[in-house]
Amino acid sequence: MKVLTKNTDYAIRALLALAAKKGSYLSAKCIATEHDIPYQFLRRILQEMIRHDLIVSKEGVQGGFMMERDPDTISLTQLIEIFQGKVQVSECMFRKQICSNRARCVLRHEILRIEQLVQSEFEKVTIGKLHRDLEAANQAKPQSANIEHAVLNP
Amino acid sequence: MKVLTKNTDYAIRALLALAAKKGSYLSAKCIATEHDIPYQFLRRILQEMIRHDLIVSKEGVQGGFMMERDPDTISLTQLIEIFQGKVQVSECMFRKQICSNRARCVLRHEILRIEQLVQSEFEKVTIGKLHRDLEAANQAKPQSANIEHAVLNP
DNA sequence: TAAAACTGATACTATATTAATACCAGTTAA
DNA sequence: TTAACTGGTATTAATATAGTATCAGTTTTA
Repeated sequence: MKVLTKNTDYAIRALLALAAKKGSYLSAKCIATEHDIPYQFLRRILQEMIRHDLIVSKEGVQGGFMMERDPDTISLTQLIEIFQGKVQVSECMFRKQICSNRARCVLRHEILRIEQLVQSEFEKVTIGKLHRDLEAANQAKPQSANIEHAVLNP
Repeated sequence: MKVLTKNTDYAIRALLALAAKKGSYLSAKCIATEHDIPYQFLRRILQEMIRHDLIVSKEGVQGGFMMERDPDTISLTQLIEIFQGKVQVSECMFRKQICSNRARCVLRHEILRIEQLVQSEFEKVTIGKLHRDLEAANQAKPQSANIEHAVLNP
């Protein structure tokens, strides 16, 4: 059971990169090479994020992508929803022809409860929070510059 | 993002059926037809559950499957782990060659926290609990006999 | 003692999702 | 005007999920 697919994973990395350079444009190529993300794959992810108004872009030389929004308004919930779809329990068990009164199903009831818990937890994890945590980790070991080496190999 | 796959879904239904007839053998065919689960698919699921000692079986005529264990010792966590694998955040982001010190990764840290929360919640949802909830629902509307019609269409 | 009702085991096919690649058109700065 | 960019989209590859088929062996029962 995978919580985050690569789509979401790469999206988070890219957003953290953009959060780190807030106010200036970063090209897809640059993000891809620095964070070891397949270039064309990343580009689709970036365009998807533009469509959802998470980032903006500028075409042409010196163009790229930029984060205009407050990174605290971008949560894991949103990213997961964009790249993995809304969290759903099981289509099968509650399919309409069997279950006309969905609310009463005992299992569904339990899972919805957990689902809401998870949602609210993911909601708390924003790009802003992750970015600050990253900064703090980098403070501790300032010789490392990029995300992987600063944080993942402190 | 699907929380339960059909494997897990069918496994839960089958276990609830077995819990309802505890002490006697129920054939795969019977469970399949009563709960609208593809027969051969169900059989594989039942065998998987035998391998994990969740149920026992008896071969031959009048054979079938039986629940010997206390249904309160079978949790959603276990079932999800068997049929969907251990809950994992993202292989990619934390792959070893990049991240030798996994514990320090900021995102991983957040997600592990949520993961543990989810695990503990799923742990609370046992077949025993679901079964009792089912019984209670059936008490309210005793004319319905099977799981779907008793609970899903009360 | 043979047929019918079962499970054990495994191979196979179909479908959906995820991951990744390739290409072409258009934009912008130097 | 060309090189460095994004926009958009088509295509392929890999993997996971879902479902089917088959054959061998066991047990009850008539």
